[in-house]
Amino acid sequence: MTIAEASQKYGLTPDTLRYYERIGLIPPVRRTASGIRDYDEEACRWIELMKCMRSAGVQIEALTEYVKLFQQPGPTAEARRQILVDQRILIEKRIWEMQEALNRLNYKIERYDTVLIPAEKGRKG
Amino acid sequence: MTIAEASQKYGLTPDTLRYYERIGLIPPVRRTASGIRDYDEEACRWIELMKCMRSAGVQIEALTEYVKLFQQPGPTAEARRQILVDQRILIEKRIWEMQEALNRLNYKIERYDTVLIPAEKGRKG
DNA sequence: TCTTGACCTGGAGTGCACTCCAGATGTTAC
DNA sequence: GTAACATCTGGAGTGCACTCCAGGTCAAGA
Repeated sequence: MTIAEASQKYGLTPDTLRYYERIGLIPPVRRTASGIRDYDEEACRWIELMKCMRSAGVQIEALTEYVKLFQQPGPTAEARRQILVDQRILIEKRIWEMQEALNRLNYKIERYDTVLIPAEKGRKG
Repeated sequence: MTIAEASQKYGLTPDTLRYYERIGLIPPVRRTASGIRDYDEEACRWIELMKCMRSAGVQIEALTEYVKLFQQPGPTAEARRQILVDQRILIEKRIWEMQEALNRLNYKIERYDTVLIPAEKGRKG
């Protein structure tokens, strides 16, 4: 799969895919003899994972650390698990913050519908 | 209330509070005769609202637009409501994305606990 | 073979949201 | 009154995550 195809498949630009590889957010992608990237199934799984994590706001640094551990020899499973656990805590916190904001928006919108907008309309009629 | 006190109360630095006022994220704060900010209850409500929205990732541009409408003469309730509704959609989307990532993390952590870490430990014992 | 378009690299540029700073002015405790 | 500290302004600097670009290589159709 070429970079254009992978780009299409995941809705990330080729520049972003190259950037992700350059900084180690995904492991090095296999190349053709002439140096052109060829995304295989494993590369695609990495892209998809990182797209998911990034869209949830997980910092690039945590993710590159995770990938780095994967590429290291020796036992790193516990360290990798710890990264996931740390990020889970952060995501739970952010979900909670967004839920707070959502409740507040719902409350405000309700007030616009029942009080503020009727009041404004009433001023003229 | 001085800027130091407001800063303390909401966990935002004085620089951030001044920045928020400068860009119109909160309306101009009342000043003492000598020009020093004096945060009253209404100013505090704005700070708290904006802290909540910003922590949920709402863009500054949307929030300044909302404040701008508030300061305009004439009926703006419907326009303000529309901003809130637009932001609600974005927040719901992000909550959903984060929930996806959370599910994925939970699944992965479970796999580390039941498979990957035991396997690594087993290699030596 | 030639041309056209996709791909490559390294590095510079961008946008957002702060964050810091210099130099000036105000305030408070002694 | 004065030392020490808080606050003010406008503007520059920072960090993150891309995004764009120049200048070159590669590949596929006419």
